Amino acid sequence: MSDDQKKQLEEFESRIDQFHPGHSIDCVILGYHDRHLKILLLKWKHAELWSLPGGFVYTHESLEDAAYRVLKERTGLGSIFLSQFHTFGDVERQTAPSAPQAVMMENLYQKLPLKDPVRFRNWIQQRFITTGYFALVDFEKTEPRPDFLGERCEWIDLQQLPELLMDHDAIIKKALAQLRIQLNYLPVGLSLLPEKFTIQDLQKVYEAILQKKLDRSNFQRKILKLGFLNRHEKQMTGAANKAPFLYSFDERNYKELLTSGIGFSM
Amino acid sequence: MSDDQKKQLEEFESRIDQFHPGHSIDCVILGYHDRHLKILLLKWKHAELWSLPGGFVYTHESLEDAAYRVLKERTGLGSIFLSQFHTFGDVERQTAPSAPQAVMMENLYQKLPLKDPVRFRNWIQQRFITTGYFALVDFEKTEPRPDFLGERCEWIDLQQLPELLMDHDAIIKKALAQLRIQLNYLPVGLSLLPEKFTIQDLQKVYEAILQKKLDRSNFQRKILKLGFLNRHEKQMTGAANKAPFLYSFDERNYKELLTSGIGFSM
DNA sequence: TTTCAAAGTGTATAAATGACACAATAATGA
DNA sequence: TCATTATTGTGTCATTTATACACTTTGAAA
Repeated sequence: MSDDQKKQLEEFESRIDQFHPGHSIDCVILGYHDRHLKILLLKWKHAELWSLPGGFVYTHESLEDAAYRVLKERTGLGSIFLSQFHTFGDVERQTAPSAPQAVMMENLYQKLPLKDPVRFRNWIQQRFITTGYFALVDFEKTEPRPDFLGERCEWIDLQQLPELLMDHDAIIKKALAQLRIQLNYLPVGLSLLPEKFTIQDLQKVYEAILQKKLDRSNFQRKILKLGFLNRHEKQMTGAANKAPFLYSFDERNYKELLTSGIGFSM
Repeated sequence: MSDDQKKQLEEFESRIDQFHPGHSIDCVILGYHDRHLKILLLKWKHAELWSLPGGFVYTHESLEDAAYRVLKERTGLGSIFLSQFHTFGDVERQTAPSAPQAVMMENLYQKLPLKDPVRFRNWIQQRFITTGYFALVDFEKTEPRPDFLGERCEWIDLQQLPELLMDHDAIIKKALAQLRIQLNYLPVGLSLLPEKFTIQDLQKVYEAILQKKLDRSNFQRKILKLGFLNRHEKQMTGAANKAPFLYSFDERNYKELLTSGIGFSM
């Protein structure tokens, strides 16, 4: 366990009484790299088990602030596109993961250097209602950092998800469904890209989210017509062809659009 | 206080330890009557203060089941269209209602015939994160029934909301915004009407939700083309004109539509 | 100069939208 | 029977949007 993680655990244990009871946050953090949608997952120690980065809500902290905090802790990123999508409150969502999962979790808890194992147990094993947030982040800018339960924090291809803790697969599914809906009335996909990007990059993002091919020229027309992209100098690719233009996101025009309302569909 | 309410309070106090801590449910229950959208609100005792019907979640009960239970308790209705729309978790959402509101609440609590006032206080005055559900119900079929905090439970015109408890006005606003979005991809409005209704009724519902006039003949064409309305005998209105057809909702066709996906916009 | 992908433009078809007009249909009551 | 009335169905026209595809121009590199 790294020093950083020891500190996190210490902080956690010392503030365990300051958490809002029975409520957690789970973040579906999506990034885009290499033409694929990636999700930030946490690999558990001593087990081939992965989970969504999550956390708890302090008594004096709003739900949303808690989500931002978790995001910051896991990715180092500050202000980001973050959107609540659903609250999961089934009774069985954690009491009955698979039997092997229960064993893995048990193992992990036992190996933690805890000051007060009983109090830890009482906290971690209560029933949690969890609120899901999804965040779209610039892959390049993140510095994934595991929490004290994780061995490492990693970007995983959405198409190749490993075994996930509890109901985390269902949470991801719901997040994606919501994302697709939001895409129809908010040009959400932009937050997934670095500051400067090509139209083609953006199209690939849309295709990755919507899971279907889009027509290049129509896509370009539509997006540019919305008018919140600024064109910059070209990028010299070194390839034997015309270099694509770079664009960046014009937040001011975008906010005007938001107030006047967007009708948008692909 | 009625016998019924006394029973409810008794039940509540006896099971106060069985509630999931710090979490509540608030229901935005909408009905349609007299060409207006109505919302079911609870008037508090001894005060001109209204609130959304709400409740708490039992430890052994899912969030959704709790919402259904609250709905059943307030309206007598069983299976209904119910949809989670947001979870509200601001710190200040209840710690600082207006000063007068705090006094009103205090007054009410003191007048309750409680067995264990301290325990009641501890429960009711904690910080709650609340999950909002909206329900669309057939106005005619409901039998509103107040809980032990309410003097009466009543349908109020959405256009003329009274002073509301805490952040309940914001919760209602959010519910309506969500409803408008949902209307674009689910023919949600149907649940607001009695089993048999005229196309005109349905159009009025849409107009009430969307807050704008729709063209009669275009509306009719669109709705009928979707194919989940069954036409019945005419209704004799007693007026000196052709009677309108009655329609009912064909659940089977509707479910087929759901799986194949609906593209729908007004 | 050739080659290649990017970028821009054209455009034909189909579909949906919105705004109206108009005729046919029943129910009532004078 | 006939005038009155609101419902219902249909037509249509202008506009916009979606979808698919073709073709040209551009600019960087070999």
